[in-house]
Amino acid sequence: MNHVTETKTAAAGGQPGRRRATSRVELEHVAFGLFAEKGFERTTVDDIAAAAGIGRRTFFRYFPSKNDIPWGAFELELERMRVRLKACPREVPLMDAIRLALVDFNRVESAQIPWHRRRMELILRVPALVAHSTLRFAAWRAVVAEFAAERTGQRPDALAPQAIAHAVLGVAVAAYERWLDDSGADLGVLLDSAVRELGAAFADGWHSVS
Amino acid sequence: MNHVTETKTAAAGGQPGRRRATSRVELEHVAFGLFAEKGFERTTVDDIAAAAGIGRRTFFRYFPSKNDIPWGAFELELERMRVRLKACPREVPLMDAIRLALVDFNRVESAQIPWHRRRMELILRVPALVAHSTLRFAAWRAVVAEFAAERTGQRPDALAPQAIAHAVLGVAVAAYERWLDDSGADLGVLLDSAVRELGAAFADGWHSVS
DNA sequence: GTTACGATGGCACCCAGTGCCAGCAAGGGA
DNA sequence: TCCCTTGCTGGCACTGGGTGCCATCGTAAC
Repeated sequence: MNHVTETKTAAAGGQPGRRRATSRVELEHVAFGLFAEKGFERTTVDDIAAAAGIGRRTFFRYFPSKNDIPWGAFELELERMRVRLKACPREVPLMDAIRLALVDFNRVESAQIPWHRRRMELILRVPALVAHSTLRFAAWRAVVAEFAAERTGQRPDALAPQAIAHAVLGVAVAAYERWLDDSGADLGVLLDSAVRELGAAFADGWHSVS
Repeated sequence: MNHVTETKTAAAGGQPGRRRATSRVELEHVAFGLFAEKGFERTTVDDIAAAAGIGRRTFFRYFPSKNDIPWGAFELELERMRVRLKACPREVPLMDAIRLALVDFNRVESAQIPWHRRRMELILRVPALVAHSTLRFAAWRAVVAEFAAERTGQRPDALAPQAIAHAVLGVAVAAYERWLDDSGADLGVLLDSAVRELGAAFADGWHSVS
């Protein structure tokens, strides 16, 4: 669920054809500006293309849909999550491993926090993007399910791995929502607490955690 | 997440104006027929309207969007879930109460199972509907969060209730997905197991449940 | 140059969803 | 019987996302 700016394509590689007119990151910036100005829904793809000085048709060669703009290089980020999970020693219990990886994966440099906030505000507050997020998060769940499967000796599509993956994603989204509500909150703490609180809820009638 | 056919509007009440030309249920049936025939995406709203003998414009007075067709009277069903949770004695631990209510809420008469399968297959397998489901499920989560909030003495939008609600929804979806994969499976058992498995995962390193 | 390659962007089209509004089908008077 | 009110219908025009097609442009290599 964390994002960073993607690696810029080499300014002038030795490729034959015409050079790209812009980049994902640049379009992302242009678009975010417009979204801040008049909101996501009231910004059309034409607006974005015009502001970026490209054709509407070209826009769709950089992003498969308007809904994908806030996602940056999420697919690449995912690899970090996978690596982070794999790096966790087997002695660490499953849910602890996932919790730690989750917190780690969502660590953002403090300079990047405002940007990350705007990004996640879009993804988790604009209805069209909330809906779309489900499709993008599926890949994230797959990573968690794969890890849980490996740990429990089941197939990734078995019930337990899937249940765990779905649940952890849900918990993470809950934490993010609280984070967005609370301008001073620490995302890492919220994510950690959210997972712990769920565990505590299972543990018995109810003990609030920390 | 369960659905039943909604109560038909009185055939001919004493109302003044023109009578309704059709009903949600009827449109739902017509639409499901077309979906089965050529798939959700390749069925246009025009197709459905034509098949039902109404105007395209009229269709949108029965359903706010094409994506809402498979949802039947979900909003009303929700009330059942709320009542079911409230009926649970306070001695029953929180997560047990939720688990029991979840299973109960999703109990379907055996005659209705094939229909329910088709419905959920659409909702959980067609990308556009998977995305849309997030928006509809929000209301379901709110019911669970409200219950968890009441039980834990927190506000419904606090971290723990939200985390629990998100997690339970996730787990339920995981169970449904398994159910759809497995034509002979029992939905109730899967839902029950899914919640238990998650609890077990938290309980420690890993003990498979039953 | 010329050629090969890859990006661009215009155009036409499909489809979901919406505002507007004329018109239709009932019931209830007068 | 004639009207009036009420409420549903559905055509029309329009917006906006997304796609297929294709001519054109810019660049590197030969």
